[in-house]
Amino acid sequence: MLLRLDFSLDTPIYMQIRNQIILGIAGGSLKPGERLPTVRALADESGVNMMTVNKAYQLLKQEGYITADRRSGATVTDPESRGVLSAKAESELKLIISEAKIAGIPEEEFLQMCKSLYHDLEVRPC
Amino acid sequence: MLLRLDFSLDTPIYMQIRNQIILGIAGGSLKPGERLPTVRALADESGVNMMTVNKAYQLLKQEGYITADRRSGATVTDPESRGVLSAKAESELKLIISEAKIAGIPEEEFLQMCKSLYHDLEVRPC
DNA sequence: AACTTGTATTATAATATATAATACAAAGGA
DNA sequence: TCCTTTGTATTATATATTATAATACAAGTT
Repeated sequence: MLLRLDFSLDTPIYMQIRNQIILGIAGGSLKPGERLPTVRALADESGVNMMTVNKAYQLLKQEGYITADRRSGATVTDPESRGVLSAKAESELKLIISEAKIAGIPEEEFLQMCKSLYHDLEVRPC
Repeated sequence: MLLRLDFSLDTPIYMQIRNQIILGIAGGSLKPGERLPTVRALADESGVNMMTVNKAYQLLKQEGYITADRRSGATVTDPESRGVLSAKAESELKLIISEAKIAGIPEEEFLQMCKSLYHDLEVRPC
């Protein structure tokens, strides 16, 4: 699993790891039931501390994206299709929409942008 | 200006202030050219330090949402309608869409949610 | 028995966040 | 002119967050 970590960003490393795993799940490169790298392996290949990866896994586990225990390692959760966006994500979305509106992006254009992003989630050969 | 600050959140106070001002601008309760409260007044009425408000203003200024100097105070910028979303907002949007997709929210439903949020930005009597 | 797994613990360092007190430069009002 | 107000700067302090490091543990597999 190849992570692109940028230590110069204000986004903490463990959050960047968490985010990219979510992108991976949504894009299909990480499938439900699939085994994630061990915290040690991912830490080594990413050049970060084991506990930093663990912190990302803890967060993903708490949010329901993965399961992790000592016997089976970490695996992508089979989504139960809650069908609702988290309150946190919804308030973040509201803020982004505000920024878009102030930037002068009309509603239709924003929706089109969402459509494109939704489709571009799928993994493409690179 | 009434701010709702939650000190128990992981979002820093200055970021909460910045976010709510952006929501205010998008919603129309803060109009272009309108004067913002002074850093001291907003700090007093919100129960936070002057420099915390100043940090929010600095950020808003840097992002182009407001202008602020020693002579005219802080005022809402007349948007130049860049017409494009910031790179930061776009990557955040991509992440939220990923979360929505994993949660089993179909594309059409997500777009409808965006539509509603877009419209609900406008201030309503309360 | 040896190894791997996520997790826990303890320590340390660096950075971010928030407060506090004070001061400054530039503008406006009395 | 004097006083006030404005955002901003400076310095200090305290706390929280983030990241690393070195060990260790419990539960499973090989």
